[in-house]
Amino acid sequence: MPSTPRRVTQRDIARLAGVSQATVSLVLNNRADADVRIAPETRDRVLRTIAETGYAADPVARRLAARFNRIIGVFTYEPAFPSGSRDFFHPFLLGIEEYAERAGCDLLLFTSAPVVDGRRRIFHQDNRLRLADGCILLGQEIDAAELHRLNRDGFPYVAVGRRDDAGGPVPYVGADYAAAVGELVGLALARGHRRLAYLNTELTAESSADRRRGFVAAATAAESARHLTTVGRDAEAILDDLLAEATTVAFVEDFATAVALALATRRRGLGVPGDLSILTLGDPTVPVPTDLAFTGFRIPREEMGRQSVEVLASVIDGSAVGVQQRLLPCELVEGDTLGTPDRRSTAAER
Amino acid sequence: MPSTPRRVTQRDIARLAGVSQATVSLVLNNRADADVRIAPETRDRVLRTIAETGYAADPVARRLAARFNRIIGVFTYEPAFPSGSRDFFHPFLLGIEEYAERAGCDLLLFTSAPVVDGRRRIFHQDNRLRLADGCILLGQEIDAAELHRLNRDGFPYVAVGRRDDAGGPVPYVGADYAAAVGELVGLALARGHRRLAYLNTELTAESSADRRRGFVAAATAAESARHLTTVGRDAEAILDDLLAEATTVAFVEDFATAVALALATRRRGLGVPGDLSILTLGDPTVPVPTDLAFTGFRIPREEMGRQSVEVLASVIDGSAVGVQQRLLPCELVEGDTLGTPDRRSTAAER
DNA sequence: GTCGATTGCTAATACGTATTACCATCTATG
DNA sequence: CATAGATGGTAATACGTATTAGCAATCGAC
Repeated sequence: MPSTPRRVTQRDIARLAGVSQATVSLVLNNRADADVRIAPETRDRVLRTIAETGYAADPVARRLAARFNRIIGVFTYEPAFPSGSRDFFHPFLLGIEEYAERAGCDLLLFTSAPVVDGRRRIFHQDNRLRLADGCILLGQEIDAAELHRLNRDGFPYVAVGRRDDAGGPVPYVGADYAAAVGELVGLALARGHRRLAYLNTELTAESSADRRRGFVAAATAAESARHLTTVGRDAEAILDDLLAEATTVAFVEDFATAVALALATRRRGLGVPGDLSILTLGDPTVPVPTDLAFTGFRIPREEMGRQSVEVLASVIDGSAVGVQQRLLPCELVEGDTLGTPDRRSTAAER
Repeated sequence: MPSTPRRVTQRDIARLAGVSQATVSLVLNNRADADVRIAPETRDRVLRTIAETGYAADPVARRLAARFNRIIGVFTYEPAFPSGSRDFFHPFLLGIEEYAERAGCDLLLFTSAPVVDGRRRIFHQDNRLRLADGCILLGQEIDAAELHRLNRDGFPYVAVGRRDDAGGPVPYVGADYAAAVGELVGLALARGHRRLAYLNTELTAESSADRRRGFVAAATAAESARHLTTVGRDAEAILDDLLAEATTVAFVEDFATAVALALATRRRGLGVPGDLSILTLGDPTVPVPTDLAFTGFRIPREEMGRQSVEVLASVIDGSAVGVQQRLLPCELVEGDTLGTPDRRSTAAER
């Protein structure tokens, strides 16, 4: 046990200033309601004593009494500072920190959450969730059961990324993947592409479903719009599939797959985007080295972080009305991997 | 206000299980002292009720009563997730998170600390320091006055990086810059260098002083060992100085300065390390693009992060005896910028 | 059968703050 | 001068947990 030398409390201040503890509290909170009145001299005396002693309110006791703390919990389903997906998480945290600082909130990172079945759990014996006024959930896949529980308990939270209902609507700040993918499809169609393919990952996450939905909705005008899974298949096999159906543009969910596919295409003596256009659907989740500037879109991660804090704060202080769900637009990135399909037949005949 | 539907408390459990609140607390804390006895059946009954209700202790009340929380505060004198020095801070946080997870601790980031005179302040009206059991201080320059106060208050803390006494010894986990610079000097001397120069920054921080100390101590065998300040001078001027004194190797505190100096040298038709060897003294604090692989050393940042949590934990639980001060060795990095001084005269004559 | 020891639990209290109900005292009013 | 209202403050209590002193019941021993 740390030999804590008994810190200064309101009682001490009260004794020194010759008032009651309640008065100290009232002064500290600047209460000026109709039924709370403090004489200016008394107020000054108390404030002076506070300044002299360097008193600062115990946030724990404050929270226990007032149930509100200006602390925002951040729960990451993967380590917050991983070596691998670091580049993916970082912008979110940056935005979160920025807004938290502006709002005067501290951030509580729930690093103690134990890993069960290969995934962190919010709820466990001894979770310290309630230290925070609310919390932000970060992670590609969020356990629906835990969202249920949060909803049931009425604990304020916001998910970063759109989430399906879980025992009620889920407050979130997400990216509008459907619209972004739709725009990309539009771009491809405008360039003359008619035979499209969408390359799945196995992810069941909403972020994945939204992209597919956007593809399906926008690709109705195409001659052919197929779905292919990339799971368990190497780039060569995928490429074979694409060429067999005379596909001219591939929409690739997973960034690493896009890179592998581009490499495979080149190895075969074909060009990107000359013979095959390849579009990526969001920033890489793990850093993959490549010299290609892919055409695709950028997820507004910093802004998502910022707004998630903003939304959470409004939920906590009760100023939010209704369910808070925001979808932010993604920014299209014009790279070098979307061409025109003209040379396709030539390439296929080789 | 969030319409909190009154969460489950120990009182509720007690009522359901037909025992007193105290008993619930005793069961929860697995107390088995001589003077605390709970019948196995009672214990089971309580535990069953807890499982059924999904009760979890309120960390705030727990902390208020027991003054200990398994929460570690992290105070960064610069934003924890900056765009700029991100690469510098990140490894520390990574190590901190890793060990905190292992130790079952949560991390509280004091993002709310207001900026006064261009620097964040730990102590301010309404600081929430005491929510944590202790805290880790991160930042190149740490305000000595705040260290004083921490020492005076007896609040457990650990600085990342060596610190001078501040009203008492400061617990820290630092990097042994003096030794690392000393080794580099030894390396240079072994290669035949006799005319050395040390390029200062204006930093008054301990990390800077330690490097200089290491240089001075090891450079006694040199023919010439000068200090030059880089503050307010461009690389050209510095280079002039170096060449004028026939310096063959420069020890450069600031990474960006090293890069600039190398560029200036080349621009003048001289080579690195042919005509001038340039050694860097630690990882860049801000990312600077360069194609040069500098010889220097690496700061064990991840390990410093890990050990800082370890030390703090031992201070908090009282198992630490005496003042905790650790200096970790830096790893020498053999790059391409340390040569032999043979060609020096040739170069100077050009 | 009495006395001490042991067992199993509870009542009371502390932690430090916020809030509310209420009590003095003073002032204006008729 | 009685009364109503305004003024300035305090006592009491709640928040949810941990801890400790101590009570009641049972048991063992002689």
